[in-house]
Amino acid sequence: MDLKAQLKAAVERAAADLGAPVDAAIQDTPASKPGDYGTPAAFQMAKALGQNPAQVAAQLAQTVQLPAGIARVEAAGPFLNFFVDVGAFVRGVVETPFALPARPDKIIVEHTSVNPNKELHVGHLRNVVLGDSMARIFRAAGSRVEVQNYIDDTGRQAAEALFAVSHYGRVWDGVQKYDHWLGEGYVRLNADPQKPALEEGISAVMHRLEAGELRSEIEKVVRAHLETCFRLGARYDLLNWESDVVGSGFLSQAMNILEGSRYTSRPQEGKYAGAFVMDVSEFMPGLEEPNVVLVRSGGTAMYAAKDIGYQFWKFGLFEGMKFKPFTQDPEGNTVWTSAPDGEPDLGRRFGHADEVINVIDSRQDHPQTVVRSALGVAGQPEKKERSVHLSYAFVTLEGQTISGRRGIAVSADDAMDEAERRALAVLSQINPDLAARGDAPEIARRIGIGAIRFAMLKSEPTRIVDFRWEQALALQGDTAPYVQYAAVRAANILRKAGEAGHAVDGSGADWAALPDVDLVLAKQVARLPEVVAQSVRIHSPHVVAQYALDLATAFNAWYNARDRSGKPATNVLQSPGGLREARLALVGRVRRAFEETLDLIGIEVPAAM
RNA sequence: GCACUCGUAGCUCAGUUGGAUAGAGCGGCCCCCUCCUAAGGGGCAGGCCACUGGUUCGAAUCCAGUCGAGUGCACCA
Repeated sequence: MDLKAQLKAAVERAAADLGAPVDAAIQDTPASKPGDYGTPAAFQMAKALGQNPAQVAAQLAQTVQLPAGIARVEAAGPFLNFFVDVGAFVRGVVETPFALPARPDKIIVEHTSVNPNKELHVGHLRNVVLGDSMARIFRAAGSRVEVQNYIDDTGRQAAEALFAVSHYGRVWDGVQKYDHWLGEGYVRLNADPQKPALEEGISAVMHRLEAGELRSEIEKVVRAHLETCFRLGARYDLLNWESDVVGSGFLSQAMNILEGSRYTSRPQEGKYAGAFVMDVSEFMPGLEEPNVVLVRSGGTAMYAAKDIGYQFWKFGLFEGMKFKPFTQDPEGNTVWTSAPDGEPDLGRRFGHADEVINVIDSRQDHPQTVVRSALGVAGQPEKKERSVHLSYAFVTLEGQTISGRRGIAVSADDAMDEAERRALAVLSQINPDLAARGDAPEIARRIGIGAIRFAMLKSEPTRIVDFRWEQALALQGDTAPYVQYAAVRAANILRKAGEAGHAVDGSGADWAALPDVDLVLAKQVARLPEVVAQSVRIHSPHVVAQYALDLATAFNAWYNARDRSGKPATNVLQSPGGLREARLALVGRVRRAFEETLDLIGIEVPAAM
């Protein structure tokens, strides 16, 4: 396929022949304009040629060689518009599966990385959904993808949560979800006026965590977190534990690398006397204070140094962690974990990325830039360029700032429960027969989870998301259920056609009988590969979500199209033979496009709605 | 103070590497189920694309400045 690339080449060849080579942009013509694809290339050429753009466009129209599938070309003032051959185009769309060529690079996507002290809340949902979708999109774009989840098992939050268990003598009943139970103690501790007096005890727990003595306790939380994330549709290849990152000596290896750089130093005097500092001014211009302390004068490392070591490892600058299987995801794939008693990674299975995407809250912009700059300091400019911080704004809850510490949050589990409940309620209200079916809960699950995922990624990551029940769980408008409904409609047409004995694979199709209404729909399907390419380029899944809406809108508009007398214009089953088969093949392709698109953002199509 | 992000319809947001008359959803008003699912479709109302200047044949988009909002700026983690 790739008609646009062919058009671009054709226009550029014609332009060069006229003596004015250009980089021609091929765009979809506005709906109200003639033609299917157009180019404003004549504007650029007009200047070089000293003629007016309309003249140039007219000349181009005369000379350009039309690629196969383009029926004719026409100059519309200064624009050059191409008209596709409807039958050939639709047939091409129908017969072209969505597949992008494999790329040789390996991408690491790190997401989730939730402190193991408490259950996930709706704010974490955004991180998981963004990261999981990004991984799916890069995979579809042909890259090898490894999803990592960082477990901060030596942090203060985890220590406080575990301390609260013993301090309050709490006992887990084995019924309540473990992360929720643990979180209750954490919140209680932070509301406790006695807390300042308990520092010693908390600190003792922190030391035990660092020694790895409480790992099995943390594992229980991690498993509970994974349960939540699996339910959302997220999948992981590897869990990296902070204690293992530290225990593998990444810190000193990274510092050794940085030691040799002309950007690092150990000042003898001044405010940094005795510390190991890095000057990042060349990589982060405009800073008031260009120096970043990596190792304190006392010899202990700053947190940033740990992050830098970990990032260096992801890019394969050194090795040393050991790994073993941790659990299985719902599809039965093994999720690995770093572990002191694991096996060395002789096959270089993990790490060694060409690009690293860290999905982290935009409040970490500054430290993330420091980590990225460290790659520049280490003399790795190309790795620095491919060190990506997928930065997203935080989530508020009905306009309120979320605080896990103070217990101001809605848990991810509760949000998913409620979403499924609402979906089922709507189902029983508008389609009682369906709600009585055995698979109704599964249908409600797909709708509810889909609605939440979609709400979390339909707009740009830089936007603050205000989680409101009515909006996040809405089932109409710009939502996943709107797209799912269109996909189900397409499936229904195919099912009925099958029952009536019509071919749905394009055999017997009279492609030339297709009118322009059908072309509009096929053109929308043809956009998917470029949408994926754009999503990869800008590192954001929101364009895929927006495309899903566009596709559903196009399909619904086509489905409801009327002729001048107000009669349905595209009823497939009542179309004359030949046209009917062509339309069925198109509907089949659209149906697949829905599944392909929604799969990129981790949303499943229900069997019925 | 410095840095980063953002400012598009009443509200929430899209808007491809600058290109043709700036688009959706929600909310408001009005229509459409003797037609493959109305969780749908059509129509109306609603815009100095924050402001000013610049670059360009052409700016919501690029540059500079101003105003406004958010976030971050420890030898903390």
